[in-house]
Order: sequence, then structure tokens, then C-alpha cells
Amino acid sequence: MLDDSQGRKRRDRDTTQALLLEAAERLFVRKGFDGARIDEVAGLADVNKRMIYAYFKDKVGLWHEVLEHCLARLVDATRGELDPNADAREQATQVIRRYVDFLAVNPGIVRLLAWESLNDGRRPGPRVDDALARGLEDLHGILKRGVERGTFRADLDPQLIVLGIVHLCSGWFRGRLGASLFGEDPTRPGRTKQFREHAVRMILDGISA
Amino acid sequence: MLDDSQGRKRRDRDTTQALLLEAAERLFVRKGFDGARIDEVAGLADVNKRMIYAYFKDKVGLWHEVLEHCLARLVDATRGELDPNADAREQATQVIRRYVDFLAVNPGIVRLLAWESLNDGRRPGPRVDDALARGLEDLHGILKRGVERGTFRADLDPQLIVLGIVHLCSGWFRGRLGASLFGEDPTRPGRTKQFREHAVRMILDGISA
Amino acid sequence: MLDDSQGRKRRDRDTTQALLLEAAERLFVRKGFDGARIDEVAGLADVNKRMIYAYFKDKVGLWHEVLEHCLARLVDATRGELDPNADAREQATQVIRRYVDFLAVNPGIVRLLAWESLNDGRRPGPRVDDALARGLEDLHGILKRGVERGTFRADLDPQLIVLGIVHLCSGWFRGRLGASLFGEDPTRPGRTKQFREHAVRMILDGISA
Amino acid sequence: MLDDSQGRKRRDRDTTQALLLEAAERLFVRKGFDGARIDEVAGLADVNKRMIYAYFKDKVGLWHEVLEHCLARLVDATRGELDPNADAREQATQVIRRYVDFLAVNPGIVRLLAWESLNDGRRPGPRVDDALARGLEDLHGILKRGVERGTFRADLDPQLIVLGIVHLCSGWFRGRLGASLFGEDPTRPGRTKQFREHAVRMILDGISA
DNA sequence: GATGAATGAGAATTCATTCAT
DNA sequence: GATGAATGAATTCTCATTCAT
Repeated sequence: MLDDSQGRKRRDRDTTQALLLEAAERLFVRKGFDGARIDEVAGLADVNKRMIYAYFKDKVGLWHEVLEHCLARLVDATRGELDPNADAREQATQVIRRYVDFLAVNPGIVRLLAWESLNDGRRPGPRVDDALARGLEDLHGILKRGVERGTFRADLDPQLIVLGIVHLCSGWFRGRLGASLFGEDPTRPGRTKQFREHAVRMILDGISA
Repeated sequence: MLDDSQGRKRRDRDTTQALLLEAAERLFVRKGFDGARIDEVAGLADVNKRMIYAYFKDKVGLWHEVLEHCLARLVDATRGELDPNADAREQATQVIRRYVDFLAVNPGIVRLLAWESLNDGRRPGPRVDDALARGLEDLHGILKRGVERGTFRADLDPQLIVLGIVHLCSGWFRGRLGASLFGEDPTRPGRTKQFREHAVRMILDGISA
Repeated sequence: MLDDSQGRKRRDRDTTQALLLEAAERLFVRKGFDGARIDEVAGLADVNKRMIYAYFKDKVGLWHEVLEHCLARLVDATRGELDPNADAREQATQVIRRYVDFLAVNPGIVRLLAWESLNDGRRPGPRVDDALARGLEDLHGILKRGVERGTFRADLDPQLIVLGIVHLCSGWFRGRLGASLFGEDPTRPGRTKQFREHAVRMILDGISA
Repeated sequence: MLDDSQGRKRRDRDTTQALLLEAAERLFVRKGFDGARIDEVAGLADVNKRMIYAYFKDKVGLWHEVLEHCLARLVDATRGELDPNADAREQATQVIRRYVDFLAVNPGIVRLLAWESLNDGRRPGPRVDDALARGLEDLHGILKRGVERGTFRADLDPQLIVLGIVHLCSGWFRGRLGASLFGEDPTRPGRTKQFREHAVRMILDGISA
């Protein structure tokens, strides 16, 4: 960060990479791959454009690196200790809440994954689905066991449920749509809690009285 | 389609516009606004590029036109007669089924709306949310009445439910993610029916036994 | 060539292509592929840079097109009527003279082929060797018949001779080296004639008395 | 080669320079000045790029150094004892054989000189022609004396002959062209001997029977 | 209405070179 | 002597858009 007298910055590899990734994430989240500009990334990071190519090979490499970072965070956040004494219903609740809470704090990731999923096929790289599957395999296990033990409906396809939860939450935090339908920001603190509990009950109990 | 002596194609206004819109929709659906290329659209439509500017002003105008067409179809498809003798639960089922069936046949629209929603804010134009709200206001009414009459849980926020349904279905038909998690194409005929009934029961009854 | 009031030039495809090829040839001849600059080509041709990509796809495409043009001219020039009554020695003399004369007027081609031959392997495109072989197959035939009939040494490999002639002439007209060894320009009119006769006798009779 | 505690390589000035020159020669030979990349040179030599600037000032300096090395080897190889009892014809044969043999083992030099000659004018530095003149002045002397004593044709211009020999051999060992015309590699061992004798007789006796 | 050549601004990528340690 | 990050000026290539016919 310190500039010397000639405006040349002295940094180490890691700092520069981190600055670039941070800037890239912000812009990719906002505009997607095609909409983001390399110059803008470099400018936002206040790093010489050339470094992007030195560290990430090209724009696609940068995208992949950003994606990987986000997926790692997602997987990290969604996996975690579960109360072993709790029953399937309670455990499912825990996982859903954790997932919602993570997304509420990281709405950018939702958008990034949405861009990536729309673009899937072009730019093959880290697999979003693999990461999601890994992140939510706990939930998958809970559902499976719950179905077997009769806690959940016998006709459920656990994967279908997992997918449903992912879509429900992703949609919610992708934002704008809800924002305008309700005239408010879904990521606003209080609203998140409300949505979280709604999601839990919706998934567990449906809407019927 | 007949060429005149100078190798020019003779078409009327409507044909040319339709060809362009069709091509544009296909490409916008596939690559989004930033990823699609004007030249590609003209090429795919086999129409002179210049016509795009003549008819739609510019790329943004073309996008808006495509979007409007899709929204109109969406609204048309989701509105429709409901069995007035059916109870709220049955009516909700009908609407959800109709919505799912429409999306199953028009997965492109889902993608287009997803691109648009990710890009929201830039390129102000036809409001997706308005269209959705209009299209699903029947469902909204049904839910509201159902809550009032005790058919549905008393603590429900009807708009939250509508939004949930939209997200659930959009996610499903956006495609790739489900495709790879299940190793199959969610838009494949048989699968659609399965998903439709799953969605109905999931929303109405949740997952608990 | 006529500019309208806004500086936009109206030309047809062929004119523009020709202007670009001419400029490109000049610069490629002078600086080779890696040394030449696209901007410089466009500038020299006074044509918008974009047109190069429209007509030739990219820099490599432009190089290939230039090369092909030159090879075509070379082949054209080296093939031609031969006096059927002349003996092998006279016919060979004719062909060599014709070849030398062509190169003397087109020293650029010699340089272009030299660049290409140094770069061979990268940028696969029109084959210089094929073109040369085609252009000089008359000479090859003359040599073969001459050997068979005893006009030329029995131990000659006609292809080796053809190649030798090519190299001798190419070297001469590539220029600079001779220029500095002799302190004069080998392409200077009078000098060409001298070299031509030297080459003929050198090849036919060698240096021994 | 041993790394010190900070992962730095300890080498002396000469080793590093030699590594760089070797790598540079290889790449310049392959791709010419404009096609070679400083990074590639440093990478191939496994030496820090900065050293190139420390030792050779810049890319041009490196080129000149490489060129000078090659020219020195060329001069060294082409000069040498001649049998004083042999006649001009035999001495010429000796020199030509020696020259061919040297080039056969050092085809890279031929290419380097070709690049340099094509680029002549830009990058003034060591004079190829001077070196060649020095290297082949023996041959020049032999030819001159041979002409005076009647061993060679009286109308010969010795310099023209020297130049012809240079071109003939350079062309041959520049490679690709002969390679493809004959479908084989001209630098292959057996082929070299064949070419050598061909060259000798061609120059001395021409092709006539 | 239709055509296709032309355009300029801009985007990604590359390269030789230098700085601080 | 050695290192590797940093730099800015080029360089190739792209894109939406407009003009003259």
C-alpha cells in the first residue's frame, strides 16, 4: 500500500492477489463475467492490470479463482457440527438456518453462482454443483434418514428437496425481485430472520393449515 | 424471402421484426445481454444488421422488446380461468401446475428473467416484477382467501409464498444445476410431471410426515 | 479514395482489400511477421484497422493472404513458353534468366519467402515449397531430360540443382549481404544483368577453366 | 547451482552469462529477434530475467552478443591451415568442405545470420558481412590466384563466387525448404556428405557434361 | 426496406524494462 | 549477484453503431 516516491507500490504476491480477487469478486458479482471489465478490476484494486495476467493468466482464470474462493467459503459455512441428539426435523432446521444466515451475510455469492449457472457450459471450471452437493450433503443425509425413520414423508426424493431449498434461498437473496415485489430489501437484518423462519416452516410444513 | 434482382430480400416489416426477435431471444437467453452479439443476432436471423437499429433503435431496445414479448407470454399463460367451485387448496394446485407447465415448455423465459434480474438497475425497462405480480395475482388472491378462511396456515405472508413458488420453479428450470446434481435434464418430459407434483405437495404440505 | 464530408471513405470490398494487401506486403517484406504492426498496415493503407479483421480474420490470415498473392505471382512468372527447338542447355539458360529477371523486379518476394522459410512450422498456411516446386517444374524437367540425354553430368540430382538455383538467386536478391560485401546494391539495373549471366555460367559450367 | 538459504542461486558471472547466451541463441535462432521473448530466454536459462539487463543492457544487447559469439565461431571454423602444396582447385575444395561441415554442425548459425540479414539496417551491430569476409578471405585469395594462374575461368569475379558459395550453403542449411522439397531433413548425417560433394563439384564444374 | 462497407472507442492481452530488497 | 513484483506503453482484436447507395 505504501507508495514510494515514484508511485510504485511495494507489495507481496499474496497482498496483490488478495486485492485483485476482492475487486474482481465485487465486480463479477455486480456485472457478471461479460459485463465486468479487466481495467475496472485493476482500477478498483489499485493494482497494475498486468498483474492480473501474471497471477491468473486471463479473465477466465480470474473468474475461476473468484468462483473457487466463493465456493470454498460456501462449503465451509454450510458444513458444521450438528446436534447429534436432535431429531431429523430439528437437524434439518439447523442446517437450513445456517444456510440462510450464511447467504444473508454473503449475498454476493448468490449472485455469482447465479451468473455462473446461467453461463454454465461456457468456461468450464470449478463445478458449482459439486461444491453445493458437498456443502449440503449433511442436509441430504438428514433428509434421507428422516424419510427412512418416518419423520418425513415417505414419497420424498431427498435430492429434490435439497435442490428446492437451494433454489428458494438463492432466489430470495438474489434480491431485486423480492425487493420490488415487497418494496424493500430482503437482505435487511430483520427481514432475514423473518425469511429464515418462513423458509424453515415452509419447507417442513408447507402452507396448509 | 424472394430476392430481387439486386440480391435483396423482400420482406415486410413484420416478418423481419419477427425473425430478429426470434434470433435475439434465442441468443439473449443463451448468453445474456452482455454475452450476446448484435452480429450474431443478425446472422442467425439472416437479416441485415442495420435493420436492428431501424426497428429497435439499439441493442438495449432489442433486449427490451424481447423481454416484453416474453413477459407478455408469461402473463398470458399464468392467468386463466379457475374452477370457481374448487376450494383454495385445489385452486392453488391448479395455478401452480399451470405455472410449472408453462415454464417447462418455455425454459428460455426463465433464463431471460434470470439475466434480467441479475442485471436489474442497469437498463431500466419493462418491469419483470410487475409482470410477475400481474401474472400471479390470482395465486396471491387464492392464498389470501385461503388464509382468511383457515385453509392455509394463519401466519402466512401470501406474497412470501408467491415469491417462494416463483423461485422454486425458476431455479428448477434454469436448468444446469439440477441437471448435474441429478445427472439428468430437468426439462425432460417425464421429469417435469414429477417435479410438478413434487412442487405442489412441497408447497402445500411441506416435507414432514 | 474520395472522402465524403465527414471523412468516411467509400470504397468497395476489392479496393479496400487490395489497399490492405499492398500495405501489408510492403511491411511484411520489410519487417517480417513479428516485426510488422497491424496499426502500421492500416495506417499505410489508409484504411480502418477493423477492416483487416473483417477481411482477413487476423494478422496470421493477412500474412497468409499476402504470401499466397506473392506465391501466385512467382509461379506465374516462372512458368512460360520454352523454345521447343532449343537443347537442354539453352532451355535451362532461358529458365534461369527468366527466374533471375523476375526476382530482380520483385525483390520483396524473396524477402517474404525468406521470412516465411525461417518461420516455417509456426503459422501453417500456403506451402512455399509447393509453389516453388510448381514454378520450377519446367526447369526440373529440363534438367532431367538433359541428364538422360547426356547434356548434363550423369551424376546430377535434378532436384538438388533446382534447389541450388533457388538458393543462389534468393541469396543474391535478399540483398544486404551482397550489398555490403561489394559496397553496392545488387538490385541495381546493370548489376542484375551481370549477375544473371554469372549465374547461368556458374551453374552450367562451374568455375573451372 | 547450489541455492543459498534464501533460495537464491549462487553462480558466478561467467556461468550465468553462458546460460543466458545459450538460451538466447537457441530462441533467437528459432524465432528471430522479434519473435523471441525475454521471459522465455530467462526461463529457458533458469536465470532471473533481471540478469539479462545487468549483463547485456537490453534485448538488443543480448542479440548482438549472441550474434558476435556465432560470428566468432564461424570465422574460427572457416579459417584454418591449407595445404600449401595443393593447387587452387584442391584448396578451394578444402575450404568449401570445411565450410559445409561447419554449417552442418551449426545450422543454428545459418538461421541466425539469415534473421540478421533480413533485419539489416535496424539494430546496427556486429557486421555479418565483415565476419564472413574475414572468414572466407582465404577462399577469396585462392580464387583470385586461381584465376590469375588459369586454373579458373578468366572471367570470374572472385567475390561473386564467394557470395554464391555462401548463399548456396546457407540456403541448404536454412533447412525447411529443402526438407520439404525432398521430403527429408538436409541436416541428416549422410545427406550432408552428399550435399558437400555436390556443392564442391557444382561450384567447380557446373552441371554440364 | 435493404445492403454491406466503414468507423472509433474500447477491451483483452503482451512485452521489454525497472525498482526495492 | 540475485530475486520477483511491478509498470506503462504497445499491440492485437472486438463491438455497437452509422453512412452512402
